[in-house]
Amino acid sequence: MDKRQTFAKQARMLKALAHESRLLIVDRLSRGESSVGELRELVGGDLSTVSKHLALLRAHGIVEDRREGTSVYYRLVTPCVCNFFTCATQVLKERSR
Amino acid sequence: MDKRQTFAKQARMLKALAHESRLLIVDRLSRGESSVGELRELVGGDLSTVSKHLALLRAHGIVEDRREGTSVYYRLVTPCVCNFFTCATQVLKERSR
DNA sequence: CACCTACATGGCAAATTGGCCAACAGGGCA
DNA sequence: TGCCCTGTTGGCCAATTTGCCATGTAGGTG
Repeated sequence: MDKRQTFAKQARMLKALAHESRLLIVDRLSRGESSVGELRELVGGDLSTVSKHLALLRAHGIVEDRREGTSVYYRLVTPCVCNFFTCATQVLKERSR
Repeated sequence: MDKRQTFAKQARMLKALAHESRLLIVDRLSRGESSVGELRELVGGDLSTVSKHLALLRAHGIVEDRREGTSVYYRLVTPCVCNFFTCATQVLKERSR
């Protein structure tokens, strides 16, 4: 397997996560499903903007959605994505010393 | 501490890492110092492009540089950034199932 | 059916990013 | 001093990203 291609894949995923609103969303979803409306309250801004963040996360296989009545609920596909928070926190802590 | 601001910081760092060439560079540096020229051979492209990637990583506190003669050697400030590779690999693996 | 609620999508403008070339700068050496 | 060698910085352009508004769509209700 080409190392280069592996890094390309990883870069695409990191890019998908590398946004304040999307991190907020992932963090919230790590504690259970949420509807788009709920997530919108969390991150603020236009509903369509939140919807696009979710579409992007979905396109990268990070979240899945489920329709229930008129609402759409999102959840994490791979809960281990939260390990990124641990990594990031550690790096930021060590960096500041 | 504001959660939002923490995620903003983490997003900035993730963004700094979220590029194929920069991941290649970080991976290489995780195995020891390298000069800009060596890194250029690794990632290809223009030397100035590599230099800018390094400047970006430096600006985010991910790498440091050291001048020795006419060469400049780079190294990781926080080797724990490599944990990101573990996270990313795991997510990609789980996602593909 | 009409209408409302909850989202998704298209489209656009502003801001950011990425990569090349050209020009500049620091250190070593004849 | 003049000339390489090794990087860095500025400038420019193409491509991507972000967020808003307007419009479209799916499901529920009267």
